[in-house]
Amino acid sequence: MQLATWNVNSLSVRLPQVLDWLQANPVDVLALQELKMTDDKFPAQAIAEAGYTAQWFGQKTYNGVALLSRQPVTDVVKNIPGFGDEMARVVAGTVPDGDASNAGIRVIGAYFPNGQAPGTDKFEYKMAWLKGLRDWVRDELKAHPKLVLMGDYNITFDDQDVWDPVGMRDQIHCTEEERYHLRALIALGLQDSFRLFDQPAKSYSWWDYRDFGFRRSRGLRIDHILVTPTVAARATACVIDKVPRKNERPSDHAPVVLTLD
DNA sequence: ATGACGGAAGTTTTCCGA
Repeated sequence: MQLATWNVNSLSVRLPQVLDWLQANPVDVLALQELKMTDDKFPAQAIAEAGYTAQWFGQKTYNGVALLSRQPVTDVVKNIPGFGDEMARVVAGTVPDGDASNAGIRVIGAYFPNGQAPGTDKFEYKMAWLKGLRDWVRDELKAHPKLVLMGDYNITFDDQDVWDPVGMRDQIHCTEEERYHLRALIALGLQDSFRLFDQPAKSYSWWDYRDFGFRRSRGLRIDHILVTPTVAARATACVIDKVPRKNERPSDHAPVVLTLD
């Protein structure tokens, strides 16, 4: 079983790349972020022809998330229950699992707020959103021992995830306030599946379009797959796939792929 | 210090992302 997450920065623009990627990487589940389209524009037919069911939750211009799955998912939730949100940022569903437990894997795909800069309204919204997410995930964990929380977190764990930790100290994606919320998710009983394995130095999932960020390995690791211990015990690999970042007109993010036994 | 690049809206320039 393989699960992946990818911020595509406009599904309209990136659809051909997503379809190519799925052909080369026939994962079981793919969470997409930044669809940047209303629901009526979602390319459900092309995705069905590629062999995937889909749940999507979009809006005009910004945000928007989807969950693609080879097997239909159940118990779909869009956005954080009880947290009033103007923006389409979360889609969750339960994926059938082949193990002996007979329970599915609860998968939450999320596009965390960017936050712009500390001290701004957008940063305050990010903080409130992170608290809302955590309260909800705490409840989800009670019901689902097998849970995967993946997406574009817009937060780095530590200096290892940052190409220029000195220059970016206390900057957005690297502040102590944001990292506190990330650690609070870990404290609920989740693990960063990427760090379960030895990884290359300068492992990033996003590179700025400007200034040859990708070519110069100037990036951030802000796309994460957090998993419960039951899932972690089955993990055999977690990798960032830089191949699509080398496409013409790439997304600024690369997919992250988790493989389970 | 600023803006670089890329996408959307939509029309000429602005907002936003990270």
